[in-house]
Amino acid sequence: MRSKPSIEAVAREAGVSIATVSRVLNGTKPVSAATRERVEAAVSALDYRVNPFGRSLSTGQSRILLMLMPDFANPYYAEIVRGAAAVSRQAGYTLLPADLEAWTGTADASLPTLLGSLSDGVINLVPMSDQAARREAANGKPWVNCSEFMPGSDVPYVSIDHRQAATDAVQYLINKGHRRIGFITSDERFLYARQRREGYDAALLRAGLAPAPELVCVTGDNSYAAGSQAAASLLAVVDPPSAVFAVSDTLAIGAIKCFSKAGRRVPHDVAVMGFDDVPIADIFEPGLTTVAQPMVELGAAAAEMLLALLDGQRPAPRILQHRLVLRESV
Amino acid sequence: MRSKPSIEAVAREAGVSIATVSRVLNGTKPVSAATRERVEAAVSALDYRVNPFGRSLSTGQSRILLMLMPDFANPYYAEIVRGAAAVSRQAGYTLLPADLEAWTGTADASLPTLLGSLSDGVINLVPMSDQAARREAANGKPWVNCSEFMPGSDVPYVSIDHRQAATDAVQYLINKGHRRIGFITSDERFLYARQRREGYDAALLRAGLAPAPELVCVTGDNSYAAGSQAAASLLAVVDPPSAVFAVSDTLAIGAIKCFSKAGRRVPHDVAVMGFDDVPIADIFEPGLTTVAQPMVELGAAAAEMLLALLDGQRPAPRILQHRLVLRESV
DNA sequence: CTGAAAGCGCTAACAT
DNA sequence: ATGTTAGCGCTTTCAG
Repeated sequence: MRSKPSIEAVAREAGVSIATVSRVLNGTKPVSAATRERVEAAVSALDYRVNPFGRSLSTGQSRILLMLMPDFANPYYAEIVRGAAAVSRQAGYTLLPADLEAWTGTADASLPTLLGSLSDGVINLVPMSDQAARREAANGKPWVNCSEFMPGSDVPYVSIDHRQAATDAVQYLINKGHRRIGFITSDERFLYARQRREGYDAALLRAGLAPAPELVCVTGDNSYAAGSQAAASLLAVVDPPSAVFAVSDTLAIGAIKCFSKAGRRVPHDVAVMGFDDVPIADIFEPGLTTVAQPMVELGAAAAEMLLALLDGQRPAPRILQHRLVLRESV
Repeated sequence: MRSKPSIEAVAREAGVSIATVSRVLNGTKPVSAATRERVEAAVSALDYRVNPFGRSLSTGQSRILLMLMPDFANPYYAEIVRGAAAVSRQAGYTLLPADLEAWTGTADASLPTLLGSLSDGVINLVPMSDQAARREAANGKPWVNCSEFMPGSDVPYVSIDHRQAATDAVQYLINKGHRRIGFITSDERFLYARQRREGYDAALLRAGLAPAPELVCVTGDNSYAAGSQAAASLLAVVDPPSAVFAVSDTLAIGAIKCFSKAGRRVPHDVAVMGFDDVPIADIFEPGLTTVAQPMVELGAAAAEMLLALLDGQRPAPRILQHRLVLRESV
């Protein structure tokens, strides 16, 4: 099999000009039924596929949307991708998720750069504290933030109200009678982490509970193992908490695992509240009480907003609703 | 801010020709220190990034590797991506994972087609039974199969020995004294599913156990919910199994959930064996006894083989080792 | 060591 | 309705 046929080969095969081939390929201009058929025959005879590089170089767009994600392994992100992919696709765009996990802390920023310039726009889920990183990643392209937005910036975003959600969660714990409430968080470079901490603090304050620094653990990531370690350290403080609020379900599940191994019954000895409501939250034993984020909707909204941006509009920020889902761990 | 600067703008700014700019960008040919500096200054002054479309159109390659995945949501695949991404990256390639889940059954095959022609090669994890789909996806590009290979084809692959692994798992159950062993599988379009079923059958046969069609459940997917439903149906047969072997950890965990809800203790009343050894397997209660696949290594090997292929070599198929990891569910 | 120029495959005026 | 042609941004001979 010889090398890939170009549009010219198709034109020759069909006995028409390349412009005509382009027209039937894209449906941009009317073409007589007869020629159309000849072209289509040639296309399939040659097994021709348009070369996206040629096309994009010419049109200036790729119809690819990039999604920058902090971590493929967290099921939370998989759901968001699903939502975003569906709306992108139906608008004729392809959503490309890229896991930046391997690239953080690396001097080599070529992935974001390459992909950034490959795409027509980007949906960002990773923390972008400094301006440099932000410009780097967006590369002048339209972009929107999802969950991680920049307060005060003019980049459109969609998120839940992390602060309020955390307050609601902790308030629920307080209403259940808890007074010593631990807090397990992942990485405070993330806005969600900072805002949920604020919500935690606010709920404590409102209830007249003294903040207890020894009860807050910053793990660095959202792995199960990190949750377990945090729980272990909470168990080690002099007056251990009777409840803990974790900023993700994975952390919460890791914590429960640790508590169980240590012989503490959940929720009897210690209550555990998660965040996200990923699929495993409903399956794990005990069922995890958690703050549900509308993950699919977040992804879908992000894609819609990006599409609007590409369309020249100025989409307004959106805050979606969270809700407490009560299961057995609290 | 004006539109993106091209290489020509850089050349003008630096007072050199575009060829020279290209040379310092790529280090292809020697350039005097003085001009190099001028060019570099121009590049950063203009915040220039090379346009990947122009470059790829010219070179005929993109340095992008595509990974075709059946389902982002299954943690199993996340681990494989991790392995493949690491080796791709260090070879100067970017790994792009694409979730085909949304596209299966769709007439629109544009995702695979677009991405296929965007990339220099593909790592395939989805079942490719028919030739058409296979050619479509590869689009004449080098490709390798990972886990899902095509027996008898000349496409390089890396996998474990699914059949043997399943036999080992079931044999272990048999050694534990089980005689009625259920089997929960996902989707028999997958080679892994067919081969693990063969292994299950073989182990039964060798032990002189009669095959019991009422004990095998084909769910269609690997969700927790599917595992639960399958378990429920197993509970409903006249002589329910004392052990069940599921082809994935997610299915196994779903099954355990169902058994627990039905008041059956695992492993006391019914033993459950999973497959994959994803992170949650170690955290779930009870800890899941499972067949561990070297997921990261599978991904890494797949990437290495693809790279070899791109290098003109003919990599030999590889079979990696599985191993039983014993926890509490059996 | 550097520049001029010929493409790479495609789209979109502009003709006809 | 169809063909001609000028780019899109880049790499790479080929000259010098």
